[in-house]
Amino acid sequence: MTNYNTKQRRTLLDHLAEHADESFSARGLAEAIGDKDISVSAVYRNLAQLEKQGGVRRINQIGSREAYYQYSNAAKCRKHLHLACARCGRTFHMDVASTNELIRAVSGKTGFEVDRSSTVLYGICEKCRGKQEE
Amino acid sequence: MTNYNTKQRRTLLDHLAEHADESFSARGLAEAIGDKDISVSAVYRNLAQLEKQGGVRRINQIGSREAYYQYSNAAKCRKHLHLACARCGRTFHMDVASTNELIRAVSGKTGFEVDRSSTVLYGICEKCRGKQEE
DNA sequence: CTAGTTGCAAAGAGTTTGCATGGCG
DNA sequence: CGCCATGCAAACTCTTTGCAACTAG
Repeated sequence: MTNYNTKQRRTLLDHLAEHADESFSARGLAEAIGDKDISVSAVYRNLAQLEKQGGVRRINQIGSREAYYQYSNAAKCRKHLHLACARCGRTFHMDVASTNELIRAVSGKTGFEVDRSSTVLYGICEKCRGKQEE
Repeated sequence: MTNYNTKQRRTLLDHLAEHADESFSARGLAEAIGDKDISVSAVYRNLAQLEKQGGVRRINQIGSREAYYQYSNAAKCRKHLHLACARCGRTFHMDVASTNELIRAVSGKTGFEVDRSSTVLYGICEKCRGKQEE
């Protein structure tokens, strides 16, 4: 289980890294990369591996029942929360200071210890908020 | 589309209301109620209806790929965030004041408008925190 | 009586897995 | 060369849907 560096894995990671602010479904990734260059099952298997190692983060895109994945800088992303825009699908990183403050506030008021890695705040990002209301 | 009051729907809602602090999968509900008293498809159809009307809230239980549903007091639960304990599965209601404060804080720092209904904070609740570490 | 509801079974969508083949190290 | 990874298709799981029978209002 040593993680061979195959062409498919390289291509997959490259694509994720080049679009680090977007999230993709497994099928979406296969299509974006080219179905002929990687099979859907290889995508799934690689994503599962990468998730374990912290190379990608899984996001429950609301309103869709497939899982979405986004590039993650394992070490860097462990310390802060993420914000997912329901309109444009982008994910943002909350800065560490604000994250700590938020978690401390919640913990103080409710005794509940929010987990940084599994929690995602859903809403509308600044850019999308400016554009239109609905 | 006027919502008939059938035996199945009554039983379903009763069960949800009686376990208002727990969340269930569709299959779990059918089993808990008794497969002979309600079919899985009736559970799904009722849950879909109830969700639209705000009678239940859908939760993405982490680590499971099926949807979980929990009783919700439509009017009451629209104004605050929810906290889901990853250990005991219970969901808690953050009070409205704290919710507003949190949302205001996030909005101020990042320009991101957190949505109360689709956001759930995951973590460990006070009770479970006291019991054991892992 | 009429329209919403139910159960069942079949269809769908998303994800996982078995197996033979292929490629990294 | 050995072992992990790949592709394909079949298997699975969760959810939705079509349809005939049923029931609340």
